[in-house]
Amino acid sequence: MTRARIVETATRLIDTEGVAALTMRRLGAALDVEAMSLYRYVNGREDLLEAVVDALVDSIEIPAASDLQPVDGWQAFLQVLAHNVRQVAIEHPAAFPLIATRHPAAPWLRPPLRSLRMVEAFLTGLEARGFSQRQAVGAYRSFTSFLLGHLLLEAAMQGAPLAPAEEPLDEGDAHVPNRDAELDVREFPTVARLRRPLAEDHTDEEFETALEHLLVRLDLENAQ
Amino acid sequence: MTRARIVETATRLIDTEGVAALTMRRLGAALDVEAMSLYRYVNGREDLLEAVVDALVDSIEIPAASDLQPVDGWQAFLQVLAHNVRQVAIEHPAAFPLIATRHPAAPWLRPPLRSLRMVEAFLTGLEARGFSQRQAVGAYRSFTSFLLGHLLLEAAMQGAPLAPAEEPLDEGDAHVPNRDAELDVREFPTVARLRRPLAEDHTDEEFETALEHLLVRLDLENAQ
DNA sequence: ACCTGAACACCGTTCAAGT
DNA sequence: ACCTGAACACCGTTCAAGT
Repeated sequence: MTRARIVETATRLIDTEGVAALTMRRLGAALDVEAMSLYRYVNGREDLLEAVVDALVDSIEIPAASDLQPVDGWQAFLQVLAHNVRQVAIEHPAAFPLIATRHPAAPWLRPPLRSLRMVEAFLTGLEARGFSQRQAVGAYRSFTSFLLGHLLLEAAMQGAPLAPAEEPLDEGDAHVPNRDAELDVREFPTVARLRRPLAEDHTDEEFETALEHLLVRLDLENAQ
Repeated sequence: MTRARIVETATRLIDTEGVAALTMRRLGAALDVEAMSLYRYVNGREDLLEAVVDALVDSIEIPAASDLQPVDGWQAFLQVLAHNVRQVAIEHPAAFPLIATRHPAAPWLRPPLRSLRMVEAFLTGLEARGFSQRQAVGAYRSFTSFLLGHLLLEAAMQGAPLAPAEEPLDEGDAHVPNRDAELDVREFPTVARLRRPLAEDHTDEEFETALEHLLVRLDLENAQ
C-alpha cells in the first residue's frame, strides 16, 4: 500500500464511475482495506483529489529536443505538447475537469499546465527556441487558455452518458427544457434549421485549426 | 417559497461559501425551512445545481439590435456578448465552474452558452449580420471555446482565497510542492527568473486581445 | 397544499485499540 | 508500523404524519 497506488486506483475509479463515486469508503474497498487506512497516506479527500490532479498533470509528456526534428522550432514544440495534453484529457474525461476547477497553488500556475515542473519545461522550451522572456510568458498564458477551453469542452461532451437521465418534475411539465428529439421549432427556429450542422462533431479539426491559428498569432506577435 | 427563490439563495450560498457548502440542509436553514421542504420544488441536489446553472446562463444579456449602433456589425455583437458573459463569470466566480463542468442536455449546447435560448439568439444574431449558416455554427464553436478557456481561468484565480490552506503531511516533507514564497531556484531556475512577469495580472488585456484575435480570425474565414 | 419528524443509508474523519 | 472497530457529526432522500 503506497500513496501512489491509492492515487492510481482513485484515478481509475473517477474515470470509470465519475468523481461523485470516489468515496473514501469505496476507494478503500477497491484496495481491499478499510477507509480509515487511507488516512495514513492521504490527508483527507481533498488532498487525495489534489494528488490525482498532480499525477495527471505530471503524466503529460513534454517534448524533448530528441523527440523533434532538428529543423523544428517552437511551433513543433507547442504542437506536440498540445497533442500530449489533449491525449491525457481524452484518456481521463471525468478527471480532467478537476484539473481545470481546483485552484492552483500559485496564481500563475494555470491549468492545465498547473505544476512548477510543467511551467519550467514550457518556458525553457520556448526560450531555447528563440522566445524572449515576455514572449514566453505571454505564450504560456495564451496556450493554457486555449487548451483549457477546447479540452474541457471535449471532456464534457465525452462524459455525457455518465449522467443518469433525470426525470422532469410532475408539476410544471410545461417548461421542461426540450431534449434532443423534441425541439420546439416555433420557439427556436434557427436552432431547428441548423440542427444538422450543429450536431456534427468536428472536435479534431476544431482543435487543429484553433491551434494553428494560435501559432500564427504567436508568430505575428514575436515578429513585431 | 418558490423554485426561483430557492435557486436564488442557492446561487448566493455558492458564491459566498463555495459549492461544497451548498447543502440541502444548510440551504433549508438559509430559507428558514427544513431541508425536506425543498424537495417540493426541486428534484434533489443535482436538479438544484442544474437549475442554478440554467439561471446563470439565462442571466447573460444578449445584445439587442437597439443596444448597438446601426453601423455596428457582427463584431460589435460578439464584443458585447463576450463582455456580458464575462461579467456573469466575474460576479459568480464560484458558481461559474458549474457551467463548464456539468454536461449539457444536447451535445451541441456548449458551455457557457449552454441553453437553447442562448444558441438561438447567437445564431440569429450572426445570421442577421451576414453570416452564412456554416459560418454561424463555426463561430458558435470558436466563441464558446474561447469564452470557456478565458473565463474559467479567471474564475479559478478569483476563488483561490476560498480554499483553506492545507497542511502538508508530517511524513514525506521532502516533496511537498513549493508554495509561493519558497521557490526552489535550483530545480526551477526559469520560473524563478521569470517570477516577476509571471506574477503580473493581465487578465483584462488578455481577454481583450484574445477576443480581438478571434474576431480577426472569423473575419478572415468569412472572407474566404 | 405545504411543511415536518423520524428514519435510513451513506458520507468524511478521529482515535483508541488491536496485531 | 500498519490496519481496524467504534463512534461522531453531517449528508441526501423518503414517507407517513401533521396543519
